[in-house]
Amino acid sequence: MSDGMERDVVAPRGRPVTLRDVAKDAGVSVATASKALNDQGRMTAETRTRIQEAARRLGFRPNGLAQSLLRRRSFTVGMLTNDTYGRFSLPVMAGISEALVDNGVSVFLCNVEDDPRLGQLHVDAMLEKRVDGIIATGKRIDRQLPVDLSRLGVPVIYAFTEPDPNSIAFVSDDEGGARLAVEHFIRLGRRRIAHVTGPTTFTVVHRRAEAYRAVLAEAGLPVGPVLMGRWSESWGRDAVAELFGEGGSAPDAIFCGNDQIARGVIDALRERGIDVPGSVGVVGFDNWEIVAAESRPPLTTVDMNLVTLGREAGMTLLSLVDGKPVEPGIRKLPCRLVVRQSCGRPLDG
Amino acid sequence: MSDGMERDVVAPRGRPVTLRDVAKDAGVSVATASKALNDQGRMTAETRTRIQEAARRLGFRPNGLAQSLLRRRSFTVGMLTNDTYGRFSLPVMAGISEALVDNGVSVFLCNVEDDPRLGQLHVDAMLEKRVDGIIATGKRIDRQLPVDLSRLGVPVIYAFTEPDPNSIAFVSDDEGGARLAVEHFIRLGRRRIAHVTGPTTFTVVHRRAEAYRAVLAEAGLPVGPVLMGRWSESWGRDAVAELFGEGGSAPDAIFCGNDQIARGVIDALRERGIDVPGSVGVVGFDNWEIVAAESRPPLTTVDMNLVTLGREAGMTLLSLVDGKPVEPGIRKLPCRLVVRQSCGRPLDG
DNA sequence: GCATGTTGAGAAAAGCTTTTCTCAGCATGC
DNA sequence: GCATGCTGAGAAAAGCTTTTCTCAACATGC
Repeated sequence: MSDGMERDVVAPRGRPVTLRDVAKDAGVSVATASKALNDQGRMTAETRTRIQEAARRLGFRPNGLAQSLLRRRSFTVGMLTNDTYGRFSLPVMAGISEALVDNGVSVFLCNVEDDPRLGQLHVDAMLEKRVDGIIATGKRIDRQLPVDLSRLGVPVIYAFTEPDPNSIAFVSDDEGGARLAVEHFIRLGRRRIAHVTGPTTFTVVHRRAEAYRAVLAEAGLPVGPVLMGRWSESWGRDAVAELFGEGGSAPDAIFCGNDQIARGVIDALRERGIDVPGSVGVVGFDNWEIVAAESRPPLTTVDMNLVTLGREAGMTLLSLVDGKPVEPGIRKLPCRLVVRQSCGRPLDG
Repeated sequence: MSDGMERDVVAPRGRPVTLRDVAKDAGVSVATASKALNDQGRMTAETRTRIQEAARRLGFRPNGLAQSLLRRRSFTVGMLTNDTYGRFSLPVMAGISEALVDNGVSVFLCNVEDDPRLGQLHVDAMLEKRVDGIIATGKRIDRQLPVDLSRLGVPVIYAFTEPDPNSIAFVSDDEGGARLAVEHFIRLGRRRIAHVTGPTTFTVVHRRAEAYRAVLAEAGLPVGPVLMGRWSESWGRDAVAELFGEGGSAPDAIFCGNDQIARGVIDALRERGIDVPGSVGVVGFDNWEIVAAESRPPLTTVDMNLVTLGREAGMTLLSLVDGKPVEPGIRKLPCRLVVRQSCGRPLDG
């Protein structure tokens, strides 16, 4: 990091400079050159600095392919996903990258859509490139990628997707997340808490609904209504029409299965002249910044900590690659409630 | 791809099987084995099939590192981005991947945030891994990544970011996109067309505004008002308050600088009881599915064809890697108007 | 019967780095 | 004066594949 006058030399146009070039320049053998640059072996301090100087001057950069071939370790991992929009996989990827970049490990990102052929293509490419490991992720916890990763000969970690329990996986704790939301409502004094969520075909829908019911039961509060529909704003609006349609006791809080639904709910409430959070509190799920922050009012929501999840997955893969034993199983990572303004302060506070 | 009874053999637990193993199994030299598997050299058909059979049975997979070392080509490229949310970079990435995967080329995705240290770290890692080329992309055309890629010794292509004009770059044709939007309005009979867009610090804001003005001038229609503010829904709502505040002649069409602004505009118009598209037409920019499709009504918007842009970038990089000459310069790729329901049918139709 | 050509296959080098041996030269200890 | 040990540095192998030579065996042509 010296800031001397000498400009760093750039890689020459043609053939990249090799260790052999450095050795010749310094008048030593390649073996000695290698040792000098890796701070190993024995030699005069003078020899060592002369070689290092030559390397610097020539712009030498060791050939990672050769190193990898020798070390049987490519410092490369593959990440497989089918989440085209990156809503879930990008934060995971960010976490993985964060965990790996300082160890010199790079990540192949491969989107396999839901196409088995594409999946196989990418997996084959990864294996030929001798990735040290593979991280599989997805847009939906209860769906698998269209390719079997179970007997590949390299370590595999699943992130935000649940394979058979003998694998190593990191997923969000959806029950815990739902608890956070409902308990938040209860703490604020809300008593009639409804749940509007996505399609019944999603496992997380049931997990979150179950936790919602459990928390209410524990608190001795009435359960329901629970409305399952779509993951969209329009479903949120439709649900509000249902909830506030005919007399009955309208809820004073709505826990939504994702932020889009929550946004639809908030919009519909506003259009009915129902104050949020004054009359009704709303909590979403996902903390999808673009939706949650632009709601009126900004949305309190459950964040699944996907960056952390990715970081854990990355670090675990690293352990695995280093040969350290890792207990198989599915780890559920805690969620976090991001409080904005859609729930208000305690009613009786 | 035979579907015989024999199950494909999986990679063994320990050392991966090498060409040497195959050769020994088939009772030939590695040279012969190599030629057999690459359909090269001369040998009896019997020998060839025997070797291929052995390879298949043993689950042989050539070591890409060794191949790359020899061919001086890693079949790997790096993609650098600072677009954390992937709104722009993910479609570009998808296009790149699409162009490359069938050539067996994999992509390192590296998010450098806006951190020069991180940028250098990733670039160093890429160069050590001997990527065949680098694609730099970003979330904003008029900003560069925090790292200099100009003298790396590997081909570099810029996508959705504008470097010095001697590089090779692909960007969207923002002027063209704006023209599409405004001409669409004119074709529909709209006459008082306003423009609500983002911050003046963005180059694209001025480019689109310029095209907007040009089209109106060509059509002999009044220009303006042009409101520059933020890239957010709330700014869209604020702008509507300005436009429809005091008497004057309110616009019958609003061309918005992105989809979020457009959504804010639409919401604010609805809340004022102004019919979209009946009284006012709205066009957005970006075709960000999640925003555009959930608007009420769904948003007609300009799509920058980022997947195509990525594909072009990928294919061009491939040419470059193959040593084919590529004219330097900045290529502007056409946009496309995605018509949904926020503009209506022709007024006089 | 001999020169020439073809065929099938192997030896060896190349691509680049790291690591383990080996070894000459010199100093030390007794 | 000789055995021992250390020091500095190089030779060579290993890691895996591809490609260019080389070569023996056999066939063909005259």
